[in-house]
Amino acid sequence: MESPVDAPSADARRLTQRGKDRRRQLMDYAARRFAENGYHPTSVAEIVQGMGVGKGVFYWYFSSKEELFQEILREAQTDLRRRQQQHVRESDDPVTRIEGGIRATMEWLAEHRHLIGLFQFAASEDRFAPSLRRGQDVSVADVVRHVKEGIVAGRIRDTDPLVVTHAILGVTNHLARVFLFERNEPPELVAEAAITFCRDGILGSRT
Amino acid sequence: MESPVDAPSADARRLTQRGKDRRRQLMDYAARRFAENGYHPTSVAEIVQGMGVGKGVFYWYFSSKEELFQEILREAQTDLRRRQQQHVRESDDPVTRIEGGIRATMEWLAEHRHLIGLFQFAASEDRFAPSLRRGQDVSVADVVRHVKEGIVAGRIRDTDPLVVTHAILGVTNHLARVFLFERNEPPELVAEAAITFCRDGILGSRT
Amino acid sequence: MESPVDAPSADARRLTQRGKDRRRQLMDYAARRFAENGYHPTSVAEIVQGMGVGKGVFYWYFSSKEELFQEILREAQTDLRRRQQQHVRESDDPVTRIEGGIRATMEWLAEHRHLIGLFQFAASEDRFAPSLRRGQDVSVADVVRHVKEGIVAGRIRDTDPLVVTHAILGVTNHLARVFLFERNEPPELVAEAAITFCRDGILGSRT
Amino acid sequence: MESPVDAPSADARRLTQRGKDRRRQLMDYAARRFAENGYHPTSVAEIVQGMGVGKGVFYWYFSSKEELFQEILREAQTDLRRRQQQHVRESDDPVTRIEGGIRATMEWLAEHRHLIGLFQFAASEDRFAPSLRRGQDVSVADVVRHVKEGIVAGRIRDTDPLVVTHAILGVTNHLARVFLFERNEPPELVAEAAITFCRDGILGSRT
DNA sequence: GATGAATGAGTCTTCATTCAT
DNA sequence: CATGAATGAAGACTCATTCAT
Repeated sequence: MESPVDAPSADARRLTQRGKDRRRQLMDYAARRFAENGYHPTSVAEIVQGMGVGKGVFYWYFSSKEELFQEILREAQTDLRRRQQQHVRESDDPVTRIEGGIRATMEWLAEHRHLIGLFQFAASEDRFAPSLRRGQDVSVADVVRHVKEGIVAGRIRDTDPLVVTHAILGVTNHLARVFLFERNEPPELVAEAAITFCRDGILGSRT
Repeated sequence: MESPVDAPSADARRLTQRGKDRRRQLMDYAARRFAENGYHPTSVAEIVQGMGVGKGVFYWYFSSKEELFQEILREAQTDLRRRQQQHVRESDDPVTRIEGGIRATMEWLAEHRHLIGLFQFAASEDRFAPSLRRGQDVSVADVVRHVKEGIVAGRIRDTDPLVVTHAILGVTNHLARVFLFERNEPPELVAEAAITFCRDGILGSRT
Repeated sequence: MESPVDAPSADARRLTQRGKDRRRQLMDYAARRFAENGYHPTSVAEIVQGMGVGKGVFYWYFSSKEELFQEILREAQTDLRRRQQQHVRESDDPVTRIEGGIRATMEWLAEHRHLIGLFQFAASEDRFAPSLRRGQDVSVADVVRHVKEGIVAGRIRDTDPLVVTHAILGVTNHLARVFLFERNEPPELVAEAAITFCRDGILGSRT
Repeated sequence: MESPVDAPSADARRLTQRGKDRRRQLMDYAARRFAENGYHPTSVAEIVQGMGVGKGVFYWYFSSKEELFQEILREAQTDLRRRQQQHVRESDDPVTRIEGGIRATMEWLAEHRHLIGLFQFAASEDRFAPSLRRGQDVSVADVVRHVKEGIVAGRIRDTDPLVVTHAILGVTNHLARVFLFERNEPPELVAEAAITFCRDGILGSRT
């Protein structure tokens, strides 16, 4: 006779392949519902019913609705970062690297349009903002490094690198929101527009 | 035979001065709570308790929590726009006008820091996004006009004015979020940073 | 300096002519709303707004919503009874008197169609049923008297007078409900139909 | 891309046996409370407390208090109709069939005394009246058919069959209300009284 | 007398979470 | 592992009634 064993908590469970797939499906489906409906207005019941499974399944894979959302966030950020690094590694001109980052970001956002709104929401609620920020800080640090290098190399105007970095992020994210999400324009064009603006501003006249 | 008369709904009631004051207090207090806690996590009960009034008061002045939020949004946008127009009217160089707009925006956001998060949230939920956009479209149209003029006057690089406009907004809002809201820097400095970036990009080298 | 005097309670107030009119208007209007909407779904706010007066007016004339309803009921019953007695007094054949009662009832119900539903509702709620019954018992007693006389006089089949009385009431009220209220037929016709049925049943074959 | 799936609303859920039992218990208990207290004065909280279950249970089985009431109404009418048809099938004399219907109705009402008041109430509120009427129209149509046959066969006086039908219903329901519900008399006697009255009226003298 | 404003207990309903089977 | 059922705190909102002006 086996002695009773504490069930492993949802977040520290060793999963079979099938389990991993289920978990993934849940995350994808939930992310989409959250994006369409909002986090709060989307109930756990809605999610599990939409997937045609019982509530038990949900709580087998996630210990709470909040944890699920955090997971979605974390994974999205990790994935975005991976993409950025792939694009960036390729050159050693810092400005080119920054441009690569913008292109990578735009590409990824185009493929995960629905997550844009999720980031927006996450930033607006105290519960999620910190972990969102932690993720973003990593990307920011990356870009800041490129900018600093660029300044040293005389390729970039000598200003506060953090400001420049955030300006670049602001342009990229906002153009993504408007032109990818709302107007469905092709990511390459939007990326080029962002790059041009960041490079030259509105006055710029270099060929 | 008398026909039944529609009860004046909460949003169409004639208010005494005292009534107007109460309404304003409610909006201000609620806006702050929403900003701190998030819209959904903040309950009506919390709001009225925080103000030390009964629950009925809330529904005397607003027909629903949602309506209150929309009202807050609408007023904020109206107010922001008013400020932008004051600053902008002063010059007839389009670039100067744009710079004025950035300064005005930054100033206003500095005074209403807490509303930044509300805008973020509103954009993330289908229920609020449309009315948010309607308001923003007005400001966008303003800036687009300046940009077009600037292009005609040869003061601004010849690119899609809508793209340029949104790039400017992206820079302004994002820098506001990071440097005003998170780091409490003085709005004038942030405004100048935004202006410089928008003018010259990262390469720009004009004295 | 006058010494403070207890305000007379709403139900024991001496009213000026204007006051009486107001009170009457309120009762009429409320009766109609109750009839259309139901007692519970009709709020005091709705009533006073429909009449274009403040809430204070309502509570000046009635001490509660319930009291208002009881008043409406009481008055209706009194009025109906008055009408019945007028019609009935005229003959000394008991059967003719009963017929007169049916005609009177039908006439009155035709003029106060909306109250039919109110009686229905009142009967269905413990709070109102007793006073409704008290009123009805008076009418029942009247009819029972005629029936007994009729039996004694050999004009009416010898059965339990109470049963006969309630059967007559059942026919009258139900036909009123269906043919007056729902189908708007002329009260005289409906009255004759009720009378014929009550006189002869379904088999009856007298000329 | 998966499309969101409608959650099975409470009224369209597949239930286990246990579930069906609970649902039935809720309906029975609620019907009794509604009958005693009135629909509006009986709160959902009261119902679930009375049954010793959590509030969620209620909304697991019914999507709203209103739906529950409609359900009670519908079931009662269906059940009553079934009983009427059983009694009626047995003869081919139309008058006998009508008598059978009256007996069946009286029997059923005796067993479900408390529902009499619910029917009353339902008829008095716009929200419920239509579905009540739909049910009643079916029974009315049944009786009308018998009456028409009876007229053709010379067994029933030649009058508007609809009037006769409603007169019969009026007698039956009203006597039920008074003698079953208020005075607890045996249904057979009340049925016979109703039948006699409907057959002969008050004058009738046939053996 | 009358009004707009205020009260707060009470209503229906939702939903994250847990449990029995 | 999975499901249907259950929980109950909490939420938005209503409304009879009262009060300050």
